[in-house]
Amino acid sequence: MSRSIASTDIFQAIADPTRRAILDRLQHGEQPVKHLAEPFAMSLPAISQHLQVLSAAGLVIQHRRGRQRIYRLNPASLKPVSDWISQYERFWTAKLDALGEYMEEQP
Amino acid sequence: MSRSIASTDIFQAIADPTRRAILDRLQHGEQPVKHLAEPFAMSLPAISQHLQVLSAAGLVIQHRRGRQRIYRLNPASLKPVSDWISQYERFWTAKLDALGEYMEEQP
DNA sequence: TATTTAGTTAAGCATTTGCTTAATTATCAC
DNA sequence: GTGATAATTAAGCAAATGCTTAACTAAATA
Repeated sequence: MSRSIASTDIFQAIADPTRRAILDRLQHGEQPVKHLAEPFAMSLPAISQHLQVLSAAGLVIQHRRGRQRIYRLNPASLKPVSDWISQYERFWTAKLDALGEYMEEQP
Repeated sequence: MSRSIASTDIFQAIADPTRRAILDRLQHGEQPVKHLAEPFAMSLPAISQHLQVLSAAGLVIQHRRGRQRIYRLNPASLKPVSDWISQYERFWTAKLDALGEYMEEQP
């Protein structure tokens, strides 16, 4: 990932389990890289690269405090994923609406 | 993708835009491969491989009708994604709850 | 039976991905 | 200034990914 980070693709960004875990950690508040990296069995550059992917996708926001880089969740950027998935929620929530029945009746 | 399909990873499966588009198409009901493949500017084997990834992740279910392979949405399998993303929905929906405020107050 | 149609499997290839180690930048503490 | 700390950038590598074309299997049709 020393390549041009351009993807900015949210779905791609959350496809990686480490990156999802980073986002999950950030739910408890902003954190510097070192602290964020703590639970992961990989090098700091690896985490740094994951954070760059998350940044490019707009999922996290960064600011500096001294020599630390503080990363913070940018939760609104997950909305496209939420919107996409909510299209499908009706299939398991409202099983009795018209479309639910339509899908149910298929063999 | 002539490799061992074992990932079964839902997030990985929906990371690809073509595969999401396939799922979107399947919302309107089950369809044979050829019809599913229609709007995509790629070969039939490519679509077949995407369908295998979706199958491995449990996102689609398949049955045969004559020489056709009918693919159908298995929407419940998307629930883990829905559950994961719903953790974050509070950040943009209920901005006034305790955690919302906590995040808001961060610089 | 021969041919067409629907789809998969196989093999190969270029690109992307996720990691590594080494080097570099920047800030803090002494 | 010197050294330690925080983090990034750079370079490289193995594996995974998304596609392709060619070959194959199976079912429908003439």
